[in-house]
Amino acid sequence: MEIDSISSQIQPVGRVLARTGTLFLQYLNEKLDYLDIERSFYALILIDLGQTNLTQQELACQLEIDKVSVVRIVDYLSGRGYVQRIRSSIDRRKYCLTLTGKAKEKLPEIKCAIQEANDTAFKGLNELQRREFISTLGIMKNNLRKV
Amino acid sequence: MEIDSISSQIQPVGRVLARTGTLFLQYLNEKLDYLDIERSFYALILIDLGQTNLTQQELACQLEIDKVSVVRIVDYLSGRGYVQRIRSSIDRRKYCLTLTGKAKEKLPEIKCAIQEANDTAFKGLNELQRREFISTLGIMKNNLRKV
DNA sequence: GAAAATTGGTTAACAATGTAAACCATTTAA
DNA sequence: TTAAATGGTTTACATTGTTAACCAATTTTC
Repeated sequence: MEIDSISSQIQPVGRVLARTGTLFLQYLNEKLDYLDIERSFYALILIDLGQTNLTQQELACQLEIDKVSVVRIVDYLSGRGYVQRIRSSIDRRKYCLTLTGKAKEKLPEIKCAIQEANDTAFKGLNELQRREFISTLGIMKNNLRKV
Repeated sequence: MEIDSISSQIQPVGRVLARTGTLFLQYLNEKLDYLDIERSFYALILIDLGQTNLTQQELACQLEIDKVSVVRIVDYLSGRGYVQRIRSSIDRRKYCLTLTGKAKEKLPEIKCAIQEANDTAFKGLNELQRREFISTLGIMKNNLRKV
């Protein structure tokens, strides 16, 4: 195991983080395979939390992606009948994003799948270890945030 | 902070992992901005560790990516004079990947930059916390590995 | 109140990356 | 010696990030 331990000292943590994140998302996607959407699940949850008052700009901010990607996500979700763009009456440049009935129906299963995926990821770790991990991850994210 | 704590309970860990990993890699890339390559740094390290005996297939395995992506990486690195493909005399289907003098020159700086990026990411955390984190991350990766 | 600047959203274009399939040359197995 | 497997390449397509240009609506400034 010498070679492995040598390389692991040099290995950028970022690679392992990104890889583990990808594995997680693949796992979640497989769990939700039977749905007619296969991504942007978390966007649905944020839109739901937004109480029909979330704009694309705000969604971009919460997802930490740029507005072009949000256009794509909303196109995707509305194209499959999960989300509607509703013009704001106050500021007619904005859209208030709204879940359809179909989306609201599926939402509990989606949340449940996310919860299960989290549990799978954390299997074998106690509550303290989970908390520590999440906390450390948050610190790291902050450390790396651009100045 | 109620809303944030609600959403953080539901938020898939995978998203945060992937995002933090990306932030890390961006940070590293900026650090090495002055080089004439802007990615695949870790591949260089693995090729170096391979002692001119690593094939593309093995590199794929170590990087956990498929062989098509490795072709692209080796094309990229050899196109800029960092790596050479040398036919194996034993099995003439294989290439033994070899670093050029130029790559060997730059390697110490690259390793150093990775070390610094790791340190930045872990800033404010003590040795125990770092070890715990890496260990937990490894467990999670294993939990999510396909069956 | 009109021109200028800003904002929310869209579109187009390009690069990077993952994935799958077909392919060639070489090596191994039957 | 044919058949199967392996290492690598190419092509093609989808997703994602990034940048720039653009339109319409709103706000600022004079």
